[in-house]
Amino acid sequence: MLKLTRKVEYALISLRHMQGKSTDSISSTKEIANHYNIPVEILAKTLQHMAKENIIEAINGPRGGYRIKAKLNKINLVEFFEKVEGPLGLSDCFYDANCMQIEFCNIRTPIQRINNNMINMFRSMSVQDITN
Amino acid sequence: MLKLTRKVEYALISLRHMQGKSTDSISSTKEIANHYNIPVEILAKTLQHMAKENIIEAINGPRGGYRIKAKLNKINLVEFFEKVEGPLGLSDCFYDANCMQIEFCNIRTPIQRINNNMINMFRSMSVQDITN
DNA sequence: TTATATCCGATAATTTTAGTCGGATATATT
DNA sequence: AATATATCCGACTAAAATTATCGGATATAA
Repeated sequence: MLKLTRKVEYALISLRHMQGKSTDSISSTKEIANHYNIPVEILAKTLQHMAKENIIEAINGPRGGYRIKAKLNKINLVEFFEKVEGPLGLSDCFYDANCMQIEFCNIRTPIQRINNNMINMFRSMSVQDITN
Repeated sequence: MLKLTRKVEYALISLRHMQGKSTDSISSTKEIANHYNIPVEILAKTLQHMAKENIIEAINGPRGGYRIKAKLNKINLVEFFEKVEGPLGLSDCFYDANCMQIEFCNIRTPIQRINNNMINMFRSMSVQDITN
């Protein structure tokens, strides 16, 4: 409950790794996977996904890899989590109403308050707050 | 990602339900399950669990059921979540170090900061903030 | 005595998350 | 041009977590 997924963790690890190097230097999937003991194939997916979201940039071919493209201090953690994992919320009913309880639910409003607190907390932090 | 479990939701729904009645009145599993469209058996488990944690009190036999035992304004949400679901944390590594990455992990400290923010946020709210 | 309720361990089903495989495309180097 | 190394990407499988079910026990009010 209330956990980050590995995908998000791998994404953050990769960004921090890239940020530790000079701006134009390139990191390959294999390099990152080996360094942090992450399965290559799944890391590849994650990096491709971030590339599609314009967080990083892919360079094809041998000696290729990825480098940071976006301003990480301009991406807050809600944006980041949603780009990597999809919609965020303590309960599904805040973005997808398919719930058997919803008609009688007596806690939706109070939980939504907490949800807002959580969202605001994550929104107040940027990706760079983690990768720096 | 970052969701409450149904168990926690069922627990909160039940508490709010009980709190809406006079202090000594008893709510049976079946009554709550029917009212909120929750599977009886799993709700039974959840209520039994809360009884064991002394949040509610079980009354056996026919016309039995449960009623609130603890002071809900004295239980903060971290305590409550941990009583119902076990240890809380954005990543397992904050309470169970069995992680392939831990030796090389470059984001553990920053994520722990966020984790603390989240924990503090939940600690600042009581169960009663939801059930009232 | 009976009916109705909690109690509780074992197990099954479902959903989500994590990881694998196969083969395509792009490009630097030789 | 050939080759090696990298990304790209859909389909698939596996594992783990969550959710739900089953069977039968115990407690007690009526």
